[in-house]
Amino acid sequence: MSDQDVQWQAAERLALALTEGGMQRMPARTLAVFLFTDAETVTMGDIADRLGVSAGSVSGAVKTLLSVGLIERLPAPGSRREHYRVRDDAWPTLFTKQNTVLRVLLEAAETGIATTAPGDPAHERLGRMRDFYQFLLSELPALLRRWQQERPRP
Amino acid sequence: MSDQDVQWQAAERLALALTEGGMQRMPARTLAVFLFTDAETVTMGDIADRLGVSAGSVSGAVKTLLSVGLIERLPAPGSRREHYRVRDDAWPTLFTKQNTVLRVLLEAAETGIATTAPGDPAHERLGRMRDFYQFLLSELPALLRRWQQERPRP
DNA sequence: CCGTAAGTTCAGAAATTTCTGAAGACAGTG
DNA sequence: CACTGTCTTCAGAAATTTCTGAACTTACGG
Repeated sequence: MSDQDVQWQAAERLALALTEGGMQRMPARTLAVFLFTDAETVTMGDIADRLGVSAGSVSGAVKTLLSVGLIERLPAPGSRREHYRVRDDAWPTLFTKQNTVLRVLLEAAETGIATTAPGDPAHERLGRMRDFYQFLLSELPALLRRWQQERPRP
Repeated sequence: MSDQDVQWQAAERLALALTEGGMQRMPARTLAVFLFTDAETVTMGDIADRLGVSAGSVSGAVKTLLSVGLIERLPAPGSRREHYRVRDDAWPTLFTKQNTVLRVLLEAAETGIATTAPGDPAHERLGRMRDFYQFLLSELPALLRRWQQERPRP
């Protein structure tokens, strides 16, 4: 099996993992193309060719990836095609996005705690849940800061 | 609006957040029932009543939650109905499960790195990705350990 | 200014996920 | 040991997500 095939398989697995992590299918596959392409930048046509999907699908996927800050449009110097590439801070960004899920969970727990009496089993149960997510949400920003310090932009 | 209504809304939001985080719909809704119920334990019938869904759906959801270690079956002392409850370590468990997604992403990046030459844009790009996930996966276990130390089982 | 390539949008087709309902298995109970 | 309530399983219905294709918009290039 050629390196090309192995790469493509890895890209597929990556897209699948992103999907399991909550990303929609087409944005995930598109991001995989961005990561594994040989070129510095990519056009929508490139993506459509690579994935064998319609231009419409690519347009939607690129829009999504732009909106969450994972890719950026390059200042295209008088070309007819728009060029895009993965942003340098894509991974910390993605990680942070996922933390908004944690925040919703925390808020749901807090609401439940506020509307139950101490001693109610739900009160205690949700208290444990809140403690955990409060801990996480307090620690994760420090983790990211540590990452950025240890890896000052090249 | 009654506290009951507010609680139920919170439970629904919780289920929705879990779904966005990758959990399937029925397991997520079922877990929400486990968390917000007044009782210490819950039977399948309780869940079906609460959610207004079929016994078949509940059976599948409970099976899923058991398999990932979020709930446990109680040693039922000669009863016809099985009783279940949320496990104490459900949240750390859930968090750890999600890390397996990170691990797949890391492996995909490593595969891509191994099959490209240094200097190839994909090589560099995937290198940055690998560094980030390697960092995360090395730090998160310590984070969980810290949690368990700071909160010794009550 | 046209002509044309590139990108956008969206209605509906296609695929997938999700849920139900009914049949069957199992275990407690009389 | 038969009866009954509980749980499991799974084929197919229902709902939702996902993708396409065609019409439309935009802007470069001649």
